[in-house]
Amino acid sequence: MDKYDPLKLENQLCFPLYACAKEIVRKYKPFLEELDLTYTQYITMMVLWERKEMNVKTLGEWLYLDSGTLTPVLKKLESKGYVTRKRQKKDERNLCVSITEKGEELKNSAIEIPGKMGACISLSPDETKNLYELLYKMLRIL
Amino acid sequence: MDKYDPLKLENQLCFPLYACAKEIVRKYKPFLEELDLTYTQYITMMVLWERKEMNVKTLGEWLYLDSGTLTPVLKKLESKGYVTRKRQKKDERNLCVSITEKGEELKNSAIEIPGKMGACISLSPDETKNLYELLYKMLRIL
DNA sequence: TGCACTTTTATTGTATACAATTTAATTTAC
DNA sequence: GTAAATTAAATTGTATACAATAAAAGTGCA
Repeated sequence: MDKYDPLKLENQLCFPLYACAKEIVRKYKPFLEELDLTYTQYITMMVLWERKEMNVKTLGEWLYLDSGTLTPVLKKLESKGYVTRKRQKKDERNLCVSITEKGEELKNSAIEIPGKMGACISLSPDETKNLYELLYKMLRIL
Repeated sequence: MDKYDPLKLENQLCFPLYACAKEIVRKYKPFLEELDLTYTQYITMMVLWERKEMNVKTLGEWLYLDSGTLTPVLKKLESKGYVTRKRQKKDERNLCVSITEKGEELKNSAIEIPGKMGACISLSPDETKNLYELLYKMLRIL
């Protein structure tokens, strides 16, 4: 009868995406625990390792997160001494998040994480590239 | 200098996966709101539309969720009248979750969602198949 | 039988996520 | 030049997620 039922979990594209994302974040956990970072804190630091300084709105655009999520994450990172939070002189509405010296140093401890994670995922380079491009294509559409 | 920095967000496979999953769930939201379901409630119902009855542990294995997440979701679905929760006679440790008549009827309202979502995602059939298979390959590894 | 061990679910505590609202600062319209 | 509109961040409320623990039920073996 219903040989193909669109409402079966296994016929959904969304579900493996959702499950995969969760499982990968879970895989990161032991590596990130060594740095006392959560995944959200980690990707926030990744942006700051690259850009040094950014307001909350732009950070949110990079990370696909809003201020409701970022505000507590940034306060946490500030309390750990990895970032500073200051209102911009030119426009006090903007909160400028800057990486500290201690935040920069954290990068040295994080540098091995991508390699370790790559070993966990173990897709071929072609498959990885393929997946990467499909995901970014989808992100552009969404 | 650092032409290729593994700690750049854009060089990570994990990040587009994480972002894509979130954005897709967000895309579902307006469709699911019409049914007064959250995404987690929706995928739970999808399993029950297919299997009618399942204990929490097996449900968790299908959905990659644990009892800490499922218990409140199932209580909510029970309060809406879509499922019942009963201890199994044979082994009282197991909680048997069963779909109700009202739960079955909900499927008629949900039937159009996958098509609407497919229109939002708009990858080609080949790309969709490709992505689907890469994600399931990865899930098997993880 | 009885007691250690395992299994299943529920609870607790922490950290996201995000919609909706609020607050404060800035810009636009007129 | 000021009121209205817009913008950025923070706050509030709801719903996940998940680790760790607790509680209850079942199993196995001396």
